Amino acid sequence: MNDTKLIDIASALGISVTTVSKALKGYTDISKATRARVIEMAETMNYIPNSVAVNLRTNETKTIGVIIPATVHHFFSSVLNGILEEAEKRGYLVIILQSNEKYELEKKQLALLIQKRVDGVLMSLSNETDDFTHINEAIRKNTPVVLFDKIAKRVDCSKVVINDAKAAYDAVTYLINKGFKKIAHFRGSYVPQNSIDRFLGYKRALEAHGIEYDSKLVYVCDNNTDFEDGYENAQKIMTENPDIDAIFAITDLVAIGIIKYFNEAGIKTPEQVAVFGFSNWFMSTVISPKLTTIDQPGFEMGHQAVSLLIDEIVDIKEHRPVTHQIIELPTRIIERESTVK
Amino acid sequence: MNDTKLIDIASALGISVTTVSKALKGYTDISKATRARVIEMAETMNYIPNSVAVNLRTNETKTIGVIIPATVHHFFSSVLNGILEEAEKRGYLVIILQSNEKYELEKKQLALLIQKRVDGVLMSLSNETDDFTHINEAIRKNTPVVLFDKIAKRVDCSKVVINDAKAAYDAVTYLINKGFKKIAHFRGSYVPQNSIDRFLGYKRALEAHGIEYDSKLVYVCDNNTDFEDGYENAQKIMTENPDIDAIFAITDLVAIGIIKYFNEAGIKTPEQVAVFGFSNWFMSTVISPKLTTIDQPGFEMGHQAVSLLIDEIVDIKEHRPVTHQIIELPTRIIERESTVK
DNA sequence: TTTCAAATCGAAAACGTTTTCGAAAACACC
DNA sequence: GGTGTTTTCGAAAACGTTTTCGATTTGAAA
Repeated sequence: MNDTKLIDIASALGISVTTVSKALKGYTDISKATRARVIEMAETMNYIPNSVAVNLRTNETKTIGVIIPATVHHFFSSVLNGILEEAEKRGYLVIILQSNEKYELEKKQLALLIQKRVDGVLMSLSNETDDFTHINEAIRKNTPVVLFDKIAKRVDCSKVVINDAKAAYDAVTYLINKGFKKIAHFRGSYVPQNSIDRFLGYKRALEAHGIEYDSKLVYVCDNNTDFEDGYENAQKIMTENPDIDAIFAITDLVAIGIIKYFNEAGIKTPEQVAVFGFSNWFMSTVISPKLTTIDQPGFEMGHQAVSLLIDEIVDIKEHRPVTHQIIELPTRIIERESTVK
Repeated sequence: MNDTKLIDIASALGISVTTVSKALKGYTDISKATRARVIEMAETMNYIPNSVAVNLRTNETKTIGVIIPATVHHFFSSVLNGILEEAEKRGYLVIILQSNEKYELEKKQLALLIQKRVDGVLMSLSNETDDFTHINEAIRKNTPVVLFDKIAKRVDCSKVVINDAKAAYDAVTYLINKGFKKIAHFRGSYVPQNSIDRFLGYKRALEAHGIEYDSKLVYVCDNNTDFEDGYENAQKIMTENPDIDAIFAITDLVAIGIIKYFNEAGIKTPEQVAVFGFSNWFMSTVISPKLTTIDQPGFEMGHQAVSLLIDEIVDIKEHRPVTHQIIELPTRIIERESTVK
């Protein structure tokens, strides 16, 4: 019922709590004999150290905080998976918070994590976030932060990302090489770097291959909870620009919406209009035709982010200089049915 | 840089830390004047209480632990979502651990959470778990546990579940009423209660409507990370029992596998064989034909579980008697294309 | 002015560890 | 038996709060 404490072991053995503590922690100024007695007694009394007391004394919690915009997205689930696995391997627990893409919430949650004295925090920014003082503040207060996926270039910290611009460039180049001429882009909202970079990649690929960029072929899909946005914009583009032959969508979700509309409207994919997604969500193999997309290594991203963060935590603890790294994970094109005639 | 502490405010104001603490916590034996001074000074010095010290003193961490078998499943993501939202609303943080369906891991993780002194834990059991002493042990040590979704009937604690047997019964009854005669079942593995209950619901529905139960029409799908299982068993059943006209699958994932095979093999759904899923995952609206399924309220489940747990936590704290509740959330049939001719 | 109650404050213990530093004990050597 | 070294241990402070309980001050009533 009541937890046994150091003092219980000490009085059971007729020695001091100091000796017990040292014996359990392997200090060398305790004789082998008493160390053995302590360890055995701890065993039989089922001693479990009180982490809260340890935290207070050592000033570390062996806990990291994670703030993500949403958990019910396949990509973030994968990242979370990687985070949990790597954190556990390195002996850290993880507290999850969800910003729901709201800047104010993200800010409050970061403050909460710092107050809880987590040893570091991992974040992927909300779509609304365009002020980064809360993050800089955290770093200034010696709580290391590493950003992943949705990052801010202007924040000075470690990051793990993919090269969105390059991935998008590759995707569009792929479409061009496949012979598609009039390629539209369904982009995301204007704030997040992801959305901007993918758009820029799209634009540069066109220009690099002598295709004139046409802003009328760019549609904005800023709702990322369902595929309605893709569906509706697909409908719209086919009345406004019926002669397109391919769409590069910012995300698989949008692409799915497009394909669903095409299927219902009798528009053949990829014969009349090809569709290219982004992220390689699970459902991209479920839809028919299966979706060509960019593989975004979420699990690996979670792994690396935790690794970077914990390295930084111990660097700080040992008073070594911290160096910020930016890890760029490779992406690759997954070719499926939606782009091959 | 360095956090301000109670003693900093105290010495800045020339009073004791006792007074500062009391003023900030609204004790009535502090005059309005000094209270105001303290609050203002705390404000300007940017005071944030050290939660670890508070935790040690008050013996509570305002943190709950969650152990789930997997995060990358749509259902658990929804539950997680509900958990995070409700926990935040009630001022608790949540630590997530993932058992990967392994009993040993689940056991170790529960011990870890208790060591970290979480105020309570929420769990959904791994498929392997058939010994519950670790959970009973936790409860005995005064760490409240509430089980959700994958529960153990023999553990005496609060639970939030759906009625799997009834939901399955309803699903199969629906199929029978639609005129399907030879209904197969793709069940899960033999240990988890879910799997057993859904199978029982299937069996009872057949018997209640005068259809003889045939064990040869029951196939086991015990891999729940992809849809290969459903795909392969669909292939198998069509050679072994080509005259079936419907399949009730234990989960949408399995159902998707079935439909994928049928689509590839040119077997018409629902004309030749209808398919009924379970859980209402996002992708069940993505597949073609859209999947008829059982809606399983994950978000709501997370909400209720947290609510139950926190109620129990405060009951224990205030030395009130704890009462264990079992909340059964309603399910409903979502009729889509895969069962309507 | 005296007396008593109410209002206001602070000293100190407590939560359970870790770690420094000094003291005692054991041992070695002459 | 004295001296010096090594082993082994423990007292006490510290981490930053909360809370009990007693002390002092103030004000009111007499």
